[in-house]
Amino acid sequence: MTMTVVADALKKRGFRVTAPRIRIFNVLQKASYPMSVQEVKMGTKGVDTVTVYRTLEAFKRVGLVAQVDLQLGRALYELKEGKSDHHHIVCVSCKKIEDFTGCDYQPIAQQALKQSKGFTKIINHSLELFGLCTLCATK
Amino acid sequence: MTMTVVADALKKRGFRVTAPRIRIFNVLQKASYPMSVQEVKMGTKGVDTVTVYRTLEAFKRVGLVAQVDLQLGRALYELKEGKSDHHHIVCVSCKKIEDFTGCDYQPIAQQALKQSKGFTKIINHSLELFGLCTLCATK
DNA sequence: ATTCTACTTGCAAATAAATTGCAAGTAGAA
DNA sequence: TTCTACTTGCAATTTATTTGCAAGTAGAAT
Repeated sequence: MTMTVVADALKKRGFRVTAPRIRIFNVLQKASYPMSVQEVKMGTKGVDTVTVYRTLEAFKRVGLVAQVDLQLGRALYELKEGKSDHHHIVCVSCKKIEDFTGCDYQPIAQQALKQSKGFTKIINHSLELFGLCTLCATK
Repeated sequence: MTMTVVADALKKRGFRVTAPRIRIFNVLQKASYPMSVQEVKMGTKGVDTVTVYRTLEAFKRVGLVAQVDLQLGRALYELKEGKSDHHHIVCVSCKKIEDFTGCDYQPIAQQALKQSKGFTKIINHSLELFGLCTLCATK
């Protein structure tokens, strides 16, 4: 994902392109795993925590970022790469996180909409697996 | 799900069957949607908030309850009915929640395990859809 | 039924997460 | 360069969740 894409995505939705937002974007870009607000703040140093919250929320609305809930007591965030959407497996014991791909969610969404009385549009989805990593399983 | 199932599930794991736990179970049993800790507390009145937290955690460990994250800033909990597992569609605007069934997650889990280097066992999964309800979509 | 011990509970207090108000700063259109 | 609406940082709140501990109790053992 290029810087221009970010700037355009923001502007298109009426958001401004600012230094803190660019810095936060860069931190997310480097991450190999979804980050917490605190982690993002650490990575940017100088940007206030509140700004991180607000920026991640803005990125989320704009569709640049996905919120990930892994039952860790806090929300995590990661860039939505244009490519195939991936999801996570989390070890319920040591909290190790791994990615996996291959969620064909379109048919599920279609089926859900067909069943639904009150919804007509799906914007996004979350899918997470919880398990025991090989290490923790042997204990 | 019967009371006996609850008692057995708890005992089997070394948990005791107590009045607060039974009351909390009953509240969850009546609910038609996943409940927050506060809502459960409201429904039981007399049971301390901390006890609700600890009990829900225990139920979760025992496999009686599922934690549901709908990006609402707090965790929700609902009984895992023995029957087909269901998931939720949430309106990102008004937070309306609806259920849907038909998540065939086994093949996904299998595929994830096949890809994985560090995991060999999946315990459970979460799948939530986020969209706009018909009402909010027209605004 | 009584005893005993480990598991539970409630209360208070501490952490941590997320939100809100507001004055000062600034992106970007004019 | 100007001007205005969007942003930011700071302080203060609110809300969620966790921890410590003494008193209470389920359930196994007697």
